[in-house]
Amino acid sequence: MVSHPRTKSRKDRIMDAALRIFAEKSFQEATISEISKEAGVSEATIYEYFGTKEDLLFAIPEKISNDTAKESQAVLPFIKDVEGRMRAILFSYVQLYQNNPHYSALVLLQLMSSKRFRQTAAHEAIRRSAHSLLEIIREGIADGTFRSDADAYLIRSMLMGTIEHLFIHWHMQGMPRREKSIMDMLDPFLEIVLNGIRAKKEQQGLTLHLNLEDARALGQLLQADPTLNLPKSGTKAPRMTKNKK
Amino acid sequence: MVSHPRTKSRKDRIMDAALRIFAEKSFQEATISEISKEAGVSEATIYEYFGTKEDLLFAIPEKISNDTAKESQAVLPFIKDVEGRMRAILFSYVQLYQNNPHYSALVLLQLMSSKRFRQTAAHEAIRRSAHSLLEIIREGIADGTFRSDADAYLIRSMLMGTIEHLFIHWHMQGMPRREKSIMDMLDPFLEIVLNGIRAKKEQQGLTLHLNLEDARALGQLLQADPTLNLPKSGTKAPRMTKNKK
Amino acid sequence: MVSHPRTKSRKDRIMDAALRIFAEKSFQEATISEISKEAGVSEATIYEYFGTKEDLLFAIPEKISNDTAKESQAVLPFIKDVEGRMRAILFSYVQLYQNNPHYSALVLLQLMSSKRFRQTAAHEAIRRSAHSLLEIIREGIADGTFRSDADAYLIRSMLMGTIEHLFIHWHMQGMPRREKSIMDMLDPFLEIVLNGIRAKKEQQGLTLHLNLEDARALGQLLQADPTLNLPKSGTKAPRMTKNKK
Amino acid sequence: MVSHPRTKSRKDRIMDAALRIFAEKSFQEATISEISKEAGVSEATIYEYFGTKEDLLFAIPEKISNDTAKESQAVLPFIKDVEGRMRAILFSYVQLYQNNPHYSALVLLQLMSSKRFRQTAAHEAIRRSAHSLLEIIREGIADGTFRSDADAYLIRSMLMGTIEHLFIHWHMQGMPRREKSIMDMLDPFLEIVLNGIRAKKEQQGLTLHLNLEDARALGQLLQADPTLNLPKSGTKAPRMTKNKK
DNA sequence: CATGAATGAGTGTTCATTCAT
DNA sequence: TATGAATGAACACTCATTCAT
Repeated sequence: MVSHPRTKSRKDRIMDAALRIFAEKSFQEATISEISKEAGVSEATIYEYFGTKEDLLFAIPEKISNDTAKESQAVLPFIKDVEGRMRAILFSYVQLYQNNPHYSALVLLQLMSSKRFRQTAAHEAIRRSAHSLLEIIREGIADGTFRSDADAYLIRSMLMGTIEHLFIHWHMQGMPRREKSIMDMLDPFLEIVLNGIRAKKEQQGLTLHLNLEDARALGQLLQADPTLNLPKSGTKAPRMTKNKK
Repeated sequence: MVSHPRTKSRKDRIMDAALRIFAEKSFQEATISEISKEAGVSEATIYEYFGTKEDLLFAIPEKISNDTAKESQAVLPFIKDVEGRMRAILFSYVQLYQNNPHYSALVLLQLMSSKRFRQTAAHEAIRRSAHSLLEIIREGIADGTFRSDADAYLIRSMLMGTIEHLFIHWHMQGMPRREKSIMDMLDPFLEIVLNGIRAKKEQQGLTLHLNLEDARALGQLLQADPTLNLPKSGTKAPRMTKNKK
Repeated sequence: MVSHPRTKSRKDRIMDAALRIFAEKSFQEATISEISKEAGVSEATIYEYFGTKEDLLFAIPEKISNDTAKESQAVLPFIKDVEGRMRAILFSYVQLYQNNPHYSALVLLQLMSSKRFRQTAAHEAIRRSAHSLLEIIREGIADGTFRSDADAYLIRSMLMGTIEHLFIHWHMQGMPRREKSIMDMLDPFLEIVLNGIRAKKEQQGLTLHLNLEDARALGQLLQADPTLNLPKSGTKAPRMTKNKK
Repeated sequence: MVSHPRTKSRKDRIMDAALRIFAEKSFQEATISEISKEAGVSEATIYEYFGTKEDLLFAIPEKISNDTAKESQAVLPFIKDVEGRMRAILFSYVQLYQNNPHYSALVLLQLMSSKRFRQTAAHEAIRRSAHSLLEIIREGIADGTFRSDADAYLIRSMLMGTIEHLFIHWHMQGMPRREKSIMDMLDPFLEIVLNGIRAKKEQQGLTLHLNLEDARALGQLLQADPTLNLPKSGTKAPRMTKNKK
């Protein structure tokens, strides 16, 4: 009925079919019978490769996340700064979820909240990458990139939770095409979080906010006394900003 | 078999039992038979009150969210500032989820990702409160509390997604008692988000970041010239902060 | 929901509703709940009057056939000739079935083929009238109205079976309005049967079938001899008929 | 429990069992469980072959009437005269019903009065043969075999209705062995009907019914005049009959 | 390897019927 | 009498899973 590329192995054809059907219906509502038809094999053949319907279910994310997590971890060593590495991890999440809607539907809508899945090798990969994200955040706190009172676990929850929420929402609305994709939101999103947790480390001393009049007065004062030095702006963000009206 | 308070109506007893069992197992794995035993009624009685197993499922959040959403909306008019209102909504979420672990497990782990639930009256209440949160954020952007380039939808997703993620995580780990409850994380969490999106509008003029030495020098200078006025601190946040280390 | 005349007793209201619903759906598909709603009483009330769903079912034809059979039997003594009495019985059947479509649907489509119904007082009345029809036929055979080799049981089966078949057919086609009602078919039908079984007893003597030519010749002959008497026509059917063609 | 010939296919075994049980109890009272036991297969196997209990029900007459109707139609072309063809059709009905009591019980007592059955392919075959009977009767009317004022629909109803009634009655009485089987009644039955509807077409002219006295007188008269010709008797029935006193 | 054929085990749902009030 | 409320007892149907070929 469906002409799957004969180039793919039976096993892959089964997993492809299963992914699609599990994602579109749900694990419980999907039937082996339907998957077998879609994959063009007999039901019994499915049991040749996967002992159990649940085994089939878990085999899918195991394969995908193994494939993906590896490459995502691979690039990390090439990125020095904490924020860049955080972004790299989130980027790979978003990319994976966006490019494989069936997969993200399956993982986010069904597996994520399954206790049994959390004991799975498949979930191990996910946990690993989540853990490395946590470590990076901790590193950022330790090295002063982020405020020392920041809660690394909370921050990771913000990062992961937001992205998951965006995808869940997107799926629940039928994956509408939007002018702004979730990937497009990644940087604005990250900017907010980072902005909220960055240490203002250069500000050892006093921060003065002067209204225009005062500023002008101070300016005259300083011109009169050149021995007074203005602070140098920090690296991360301009420390002296001309605010709009 | 189970000694439920005879003070509760049959209907309530059924819903209580169902909530517990649906939450602990899952809708699909729960059986009417088990619920009926737990509630101390016959199976047929359940069908007297709820036409369908699914009707029973959806009746639970409908009741709870009707009860709760109302009161959460009720306090909003009493809170003037945008950030306070945002906090109030999130507070009520966290409170509800934390006080009713069965309910939050049910909603977050099963219903949230059910297409059919999203068409339910029960979900309508949830959507309404989510919408009011979105409106408040927009208001904050419009009135200059938040940066004008902020994406209200993204911000709401951050707020909801993070909280949901925290609770999901908590449930998936077996609801461990922690020294820091999720409620305890609310304010730090909010502070990060708000910190990340607040407009720095009060700083019309110039912001100076002085190191300690400079500050000391400036202090002497100003003492020497009392005509120079220091800016008054803004309303929203202390404008002059002694930075640690 | 339905405003039944309050003049009718509860019991009658229940039986009316039951007749309609049993006839339209079927005994098995009808529910006490639906009947109770239709009758405007509670389900429990039905059980006050009728111990069982089946009791209710059988109570309906019992009442109707008691009412009807009585009057049908009542007229028989007034009719002397066998054929007239046969017609009277069939007439009352057709009349009953035609005027009470719900009743005929119930009896013919459901009860007639129910073993349990055949042990019922309700069926007793039907059997009685069927028996009296059989007796009349036998009488007709005995008194020479019908051929002595006629099978009374077969003849009754023809009479009853045909009428039942006509009504069953009519019901199965949704009781269409036809230009010729079943009642209209009664006499033609009876004529065929009677025609098929009548003894030609009145024809003591000789029956002559003359062709036109012969007849003309005979006519002339008879005119010439007025002493020859033509036979008087019988009562039941014209004994001398001008055949077409 | 039951030793069914292992030579029959599972499907046939199921249908055999179902026929017996449906006929003996009734569709509604029969259970799949009982049928499965009787057939020596699991319940699930029944659903392999028949999607539904009702599908199983309708599959039975479909098979039987397909098998039978075909052969009954096959002989018709070999029979020239209308009455013979009518007899052939009725003969095959009676034969089928008599040889397959379970089948006739099922069809006559349950299916015939089921609206859903009438929309079935199974019923189509029955309708077809009923229609061909109707056509033959019409033919008989058209070709002058039967009286031109005969109502073909009524006649068919007599034929079918009588046979059905005889069988229904027979079933309702527990299928007693009688010295006269229904098949034995077929010809007497047909003779009555045909007798009732045959055209007396040879009687072009005048029919005289003479009493004995007249006949004697006429006899003398005719003897006196040998030029007067008596009509020749027709083919179908003796036209001059000595009537029993 | 692949599968056709068979089934065990399980469950939501329906309703006639009961009975305390 | 009348009924609201409760339920016991059934049953059709589904599927994951097995296994001989």
